[in-house]
Amino acid sequence: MIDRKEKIMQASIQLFVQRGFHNTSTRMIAEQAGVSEGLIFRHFRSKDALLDSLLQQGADEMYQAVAEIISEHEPKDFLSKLVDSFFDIPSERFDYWRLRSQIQSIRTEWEPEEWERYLREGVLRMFKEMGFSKFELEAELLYQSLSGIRDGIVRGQIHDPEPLRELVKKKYRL
Amino acid sequence: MIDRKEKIMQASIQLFVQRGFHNTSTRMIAEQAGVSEGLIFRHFRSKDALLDSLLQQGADEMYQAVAEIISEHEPKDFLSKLVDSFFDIPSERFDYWRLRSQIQSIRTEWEPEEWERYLREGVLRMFKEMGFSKFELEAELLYQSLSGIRDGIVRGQIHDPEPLRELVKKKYRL
Amino acid sequence: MIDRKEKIMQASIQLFVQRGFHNTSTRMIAEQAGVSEGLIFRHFRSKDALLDSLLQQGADEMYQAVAEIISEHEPKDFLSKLVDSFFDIPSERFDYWRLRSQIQSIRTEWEPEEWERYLREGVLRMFKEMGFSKFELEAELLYQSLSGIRDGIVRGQIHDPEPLRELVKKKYRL
Amino acid sequence: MIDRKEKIMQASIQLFVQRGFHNTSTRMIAEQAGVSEGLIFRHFRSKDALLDSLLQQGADEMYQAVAEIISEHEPKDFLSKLVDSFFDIPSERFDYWRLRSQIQSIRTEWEPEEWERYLREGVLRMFKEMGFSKFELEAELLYQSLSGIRDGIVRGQIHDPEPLRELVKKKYRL
DNA sequence: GATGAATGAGTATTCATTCAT
DNA sequence: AATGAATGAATACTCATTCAT
Repeated sequence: MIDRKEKIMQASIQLFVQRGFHNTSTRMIAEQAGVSEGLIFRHFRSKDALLDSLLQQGADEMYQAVAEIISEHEPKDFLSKLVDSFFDIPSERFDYWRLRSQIQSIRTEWEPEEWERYLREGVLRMFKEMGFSKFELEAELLYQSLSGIRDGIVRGQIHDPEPLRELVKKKYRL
Repeated sequence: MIDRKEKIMQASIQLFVQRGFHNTSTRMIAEQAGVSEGLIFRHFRSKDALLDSLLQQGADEMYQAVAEIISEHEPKDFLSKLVDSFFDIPSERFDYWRLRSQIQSIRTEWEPEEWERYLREGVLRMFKEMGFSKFELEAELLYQSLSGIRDGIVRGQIHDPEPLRELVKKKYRL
Repeated sequence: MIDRKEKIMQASIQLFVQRGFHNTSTRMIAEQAGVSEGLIFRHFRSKDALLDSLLQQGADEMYQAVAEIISEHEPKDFLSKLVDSFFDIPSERFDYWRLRSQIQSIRTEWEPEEWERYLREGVLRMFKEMGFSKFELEAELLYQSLSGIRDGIVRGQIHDPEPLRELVKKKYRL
Repeated sequence: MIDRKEKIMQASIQLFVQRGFHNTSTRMIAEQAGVSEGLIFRHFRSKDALLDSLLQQGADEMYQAVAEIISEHEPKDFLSKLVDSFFDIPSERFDYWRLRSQIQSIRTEWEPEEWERYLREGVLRMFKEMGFSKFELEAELLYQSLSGIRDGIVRGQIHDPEPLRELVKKKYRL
C-alpha cells in the first residue's frame, strides 16, 4: 500500500464527484483512502489545495491532448481529431470532467483554462481557412455542441456515442 | 418588507448559485434576506426542502413552456419553438439553470424530470415525421447541442446568442 | 372544545411524563392540545410556570387526602387509612406521581411539601402512641416501604397490589 | 490532565444528576471537564451514547455485586447480604443511582436490567426455601421496601441508615 | 381570548486543520 | 512518513417566548 498520496487523490475525486466537494469531509476521504486524516494535510496544504491538485492533474492531460490536435494543420484533419477528442474520453477520465463541471458551477469566478483557449482559437482558424463566411459562428456552434455531447457522455445520458460521432463528422464532411 | 418567504427564496437561489449549495450556510441566507435564521425553518422544513422548493418553482415554469411547444404539431414549427425556448431564457431564470446544473453534478441519483422526457419524445417524433432515416440520432444531436448552447448562455460564455440562433435555424431550414 | 387551559394541562402532563419535561417542547404541547403555541403563554407565564401549576394541582389533591387521614385519631385506623392512601391511587393520578418523581430527580433543591411533612409527623405520633420503643425507626421504615410500593405501582411494576396491601396490613395488625 | 475521557464521564454524570440530562448541554460538560466540546464527540458517538456509557458503567458494577449475593445459597445469608447491598452504597455511587432513577422516569420504555431480574429471582427462591406460604408476596414486599429505602438514602432523606438496617434485619431475623 | 409569524439565543454535532508523538 | 488526539469555529436546526393582529 505504497504511494498513499495517489490513494488520497483517487479517493477524493471519487467522493467529490459522488457527493460534491463541500459535502465531502476530509474524514470521509481518509476512510475511503485507508489513511489517517492527518496524512491528507501532510501531502496537501488544505482541502482546497487537494482539489486544485485534482483539477491540475486533469488539465495537464488536456494540454497534451490539445497539443496533439493543434499540431494538425490540415483543417479537416484538425476538426476530425477535435471531434474525436470529445468522443474518446477514457472512462477513467469521466470523473475529471464531472468534477470540472461541478466546480465550474460553484466557483463563479471560473475562467477558461489556457488549453481551452488554445483549442477554441484553433477551431476558429480552421473554419476561417476552410473559407466559411460566418466562421466565428460556425466555430462557436461546433464547440458548444461538442461540449453538450461531452456532458451527455460523462453523465451517462448517451449510451452509444459511436453513431453520433459518425453523424457529426458527416455533417462537417470529415 | 412583506412576504419574507419570497425574500428567503430569492436570497437563497442567489447564494446557492454564487457559492454552491453546500457552501452556503443558512445564516448567510438569513442575513442576505434580512430575516432571522429561525424563520427559514418555519417556512421550509429543512435546507434541502428549501432547495427542492427552488427547483420545483423552476420546473413548474418549464412545464408550461414545454406544454406550449408540444401543442405545436407541425414539425418545423415545433422545432422552431424548441430552438427558441433554448435561446429565449429570461435573465431572471439564469439562476434556475445554473442551480439545476450544479445540483445535477452533485446529486448523482438525479433523473431527468418529466417535462424533459416529454420534450425529448416530442423532438424524436418530429424528426421521424420529417422523414429522417436516422431520426433518433438527429434528435439526440440537436438536443445535446442545444443543451450545450444553453449552458454557454447562462454561464455568460456566449454574449450575443442571436446570430447563433439564426445559424441553427438555417441548418435545420426552420 | 372549551376550557383550552385544561386541555393544555392535560396534554402537557402526559407529554412531560412520557418524554421528560426538558425533552418536551411547547410546540409539541400545543399540537397535542390542539391549540396555538401562543395560547400556552397567555394561560401560563412560562413553561416552568406550567409545570408548577401541574405539580400544584396534584399537591392540592394531596392536601385533601392527607387531611382525611390525619382527622383519624385512633392509631390503627390512622395507619390503615395511610396504607390505603398509598395503594388506592386512581389511575388518573398516576401521571402526577410519575411527574413528581421525575422533577424530584432533576431539581436537586427539591424539598418535601407540607402535606408530606404533616403526614410523616402523623405516622410518628401514631407509632409513639402505640407504645413502640423505636417508634421513629418504625415510622421511617413504614413510610419508605410504602413509598417504594407506590413507585412500583405507578410505574406499572406491580400488577396486582391487593394481596400486597393485605400483607402489609397483616404485618402491622391493621 | 490525562485521560480526558474519564474527565468527561465524571463531569457529565455530575451535571446530569444536578440539572437533568436534557437540561445539560454538551457545552456545559466540556467546560466542566476542561476540554473542548468537539472532544466529547470523539470519545462518544452522541450525547445519548455518553449517557449509555454512564449507565453501563454503573450496571457493570451491579453485576459484580449481584454475583456476590447470588453466590450465597443459605437463605438467611443471602437475604442478609441483599439487605446490606441496599444499605452499603458508597457515596461515589450515589450519582449512578440518582441518574438511573432520573432516566427511568424519562425513558418510558425502560426495562429492568438483567442483574435486577437475577436478583429478584434469587429473593423469590430464598423465601420459598424458607417455607413462606406467600413467598411471592414476601419477596415483592421486601424488594420494594428496600428500593424505597435506597431511594431515600441516595436522595439524602435518610441521614443515619444504620439503625434502619438493624430494624429490617431484625424483622426478618437475619 | 386566540392566532401564527417572528425572533435570538441555544442545541447537538461536524468541520478542516494542528500538533505531539 | 504517519498517526490520532485535540481544538475552535461553524453547521443545520430547535427552543421558549413575544407581539401585532
